[in-house]
Amino acid sequence: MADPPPSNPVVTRFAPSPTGELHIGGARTALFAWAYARRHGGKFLLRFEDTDRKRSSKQAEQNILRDLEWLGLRGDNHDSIPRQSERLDLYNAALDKMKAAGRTYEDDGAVRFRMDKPVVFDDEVYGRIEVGADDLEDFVIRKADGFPTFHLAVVVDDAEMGVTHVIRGQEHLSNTAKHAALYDALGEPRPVWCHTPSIMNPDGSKMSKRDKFKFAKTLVQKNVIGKPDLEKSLLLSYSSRAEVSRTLQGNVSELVEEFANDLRFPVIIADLFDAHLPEVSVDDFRRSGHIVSVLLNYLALLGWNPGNDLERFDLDYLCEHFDFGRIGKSNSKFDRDKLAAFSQDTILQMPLETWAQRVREFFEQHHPAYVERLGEHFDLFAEAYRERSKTLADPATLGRFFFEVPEEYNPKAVKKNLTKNDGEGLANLRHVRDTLAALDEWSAAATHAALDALSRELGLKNMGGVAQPLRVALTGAAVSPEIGPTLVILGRDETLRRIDACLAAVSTDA
RNA sequence: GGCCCCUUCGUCUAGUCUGGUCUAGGACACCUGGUUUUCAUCCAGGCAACACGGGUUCAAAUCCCGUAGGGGUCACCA
Repeated sequence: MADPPPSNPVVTRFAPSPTGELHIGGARTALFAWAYARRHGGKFLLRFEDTDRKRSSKQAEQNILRDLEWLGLRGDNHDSIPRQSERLDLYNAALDKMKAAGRTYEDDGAVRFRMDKPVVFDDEVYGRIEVGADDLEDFVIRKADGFPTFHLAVVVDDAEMGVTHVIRGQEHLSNTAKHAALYDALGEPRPVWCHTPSIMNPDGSKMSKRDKFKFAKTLVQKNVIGKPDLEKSLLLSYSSRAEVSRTLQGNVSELVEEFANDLRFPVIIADLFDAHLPEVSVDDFRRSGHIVSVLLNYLALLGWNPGNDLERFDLDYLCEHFDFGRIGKSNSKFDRDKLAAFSQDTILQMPLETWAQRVREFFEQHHPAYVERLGEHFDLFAEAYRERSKTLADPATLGRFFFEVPEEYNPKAVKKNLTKNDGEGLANLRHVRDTLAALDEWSAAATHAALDALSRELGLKNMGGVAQPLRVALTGAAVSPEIGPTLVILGRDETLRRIDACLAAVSTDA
């Protein structure tokens, strides 16, 4: 079942074109190439395919490298990564060779390669592929601008760099016949090809950065259009932030259409609605607080499996067991719920100090003000949210009330916990205030014990009768971590202030 | 549209090559019950699939043919 061990030293590569962010699918391809090289004691090389001069940028190169670094997939040629734009001599030499053999011809300033024979090649996951001569067309290998096309460049580079195993996305499967013909024409040995299935959205569409626009657009259409006040404030907000004043004259529908390609659009909209954009690039996942080891684990399992029921494994395990034979053939849908479950599981297994440290690092980067506000209680805060978090960012969103005074109180929560039964909850909340104000020691244990005692004193069946009204006062809703730690993190002064504010704002007849 | 590829629970998948051990296993999601001061965690249980139609065979999720659905590709993009 396992692949036969390769006889030559293995050389794999990851060759992105620096035209944008590293896509999550690209990350998985890189992971597989990296793991295969590690498994066989070979090399994993990087290369930038920047023959599209208009779309390539050094900034994109840097970003891709940063993301690869974050994933822990460092190329063995990290210090001198070749760029195709700097190797024109190589392609020209190959061109000359094929020209001399009569395999090429000029066409409108470009050079085409003659495809005249049927091609058969083998793929490690899709098996033998045969393409008849009728289905093959001559294709351009050098563009009029003198640059090689992707087809020529990959083949020449992979041959020159000694790449033995070409691992890449399935969208290249139909290009492979061309590449095989080129290898043959150049007299170079063909590599082993391994095409991996694609990663799709839950609805079966391709995961792409367009998803963010779609998401933002839907958000606006659902929540704003038809509501004049919201339309106006969105136009104002968008135009001021994006510095596009003329949108003020348009309407929201036009805005959506007009800025469908403005990268800032989804970000601004998501910000406005406090919504979470769908992640599609590695950078997106990092920003939303995903733990890299979990992401890698999930990614590996999307399309590959060890052949048993094991799902949770680390990179060492992957390097020890990864093989082409266990890569599936069909596309898979990216299941955020399962990723979240993996994450939560991992967070639960982490030593508390590790979790606190990771959250601190994430917060220092994304929420420095929160770190300052939390001060000495940071670890307690992290601990309070450990069982409730699926990402490093969750404590910030779930625990927002620690940093922002509730502006309004959830009506349902108010009714259920405060005003119901002639304001029983409100009455209890007054007792809570007195009890907490009189407390000598402000600790999780002491506050908990005091509230517990109070609930019994009041003849309540459990602590809920005092804890829930208190939660509404502190958070505006009825959800928080355990009440003891919550009080300590918030502090006595702030706690009493919020209780007073709540008592003032909510009355029985409200 | 031509060509290529794919098709097991809602989702990721094991099982397919080497047909019987599969009344199809696991995980996520979902549902029910229990623990619990809320949320979450945790515990117990449950629902749920071989795309369809023909063959071959004593026997088919597994082999063959066809149909349907999905994806890719058909650029002087990669």
